[in-house]
Amino acid sequence: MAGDCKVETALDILVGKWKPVILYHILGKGTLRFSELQRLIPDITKKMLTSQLRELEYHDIINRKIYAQIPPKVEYSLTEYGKGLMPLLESMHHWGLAHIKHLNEIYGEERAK
Amino acid sequence: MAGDCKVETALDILVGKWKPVILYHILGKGTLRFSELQRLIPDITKKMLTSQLRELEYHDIINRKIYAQIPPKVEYSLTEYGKGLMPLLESMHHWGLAHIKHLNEIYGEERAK
DNA sequence: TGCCATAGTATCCAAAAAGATACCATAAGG
DNA sequence: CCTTATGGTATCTTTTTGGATACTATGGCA
Repeated sequence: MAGDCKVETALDILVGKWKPVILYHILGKGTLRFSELQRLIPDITKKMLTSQLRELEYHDIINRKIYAQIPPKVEYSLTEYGKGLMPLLESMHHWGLAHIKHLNEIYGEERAK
Repeated sequence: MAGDCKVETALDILVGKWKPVILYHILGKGTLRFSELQRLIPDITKKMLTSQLRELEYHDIINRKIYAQIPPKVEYSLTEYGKGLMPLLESMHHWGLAHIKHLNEIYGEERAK
């Protein structure tokens, strides 16, 4: 049965409109503060950033390090386990790129998506 | 910038809550009629099934073959291009399976998800 | 004394996605 | 005639997501 299909489990971790971008930035820089993420992703609200980070944290993809300072400082970085997700993200990225080309071949450049 | 990130392009094709299951069944049987899909996925409504199939068709993942009969007969199957998505789906499935185990190790069996 | 910065919450609201339900055309079979 | 089967559409409502805005605590600095 379809209950065996765990594609959605992987999907859950990536779905949320901001998670890929967040991971992209954390991956690129290694470690990022909350405010740095906000600056890198200007259109995201604090609420969204917080909720997406918390979900990724729950799934052990990123970890959250709080410095007991004022003003507060919180750093986010990939966990060791989270790094294991990267090959999958890359595969998805590559497939996505190729797919955009494919759509252009079918429908022509004018109607991307 | 994050505009280079095409993970979401891949995601778009799988997101929709029913698409993975639909692909799973089409992949398993090769070819399926609309009504067969309905029976295999009892909780889906016709509206959802139709819209998901149309999106997959737009992306050239499945094709739709209409038989000029009454009552109507329409068959869905993977396109050659669509078969190229399968390795990615399998990677996601495997990662998803492993991730469920991982969550169990972290949080214990009692709180799956 | 007042203002700034950080990393959030809390509330409320709008938009998007999904679900429920009803309807349609047509031919075969009884 | 009436019913059944198929592969949908059309409409309306509910649920889920996401966005806007305001607010908070605290220490440093002028």
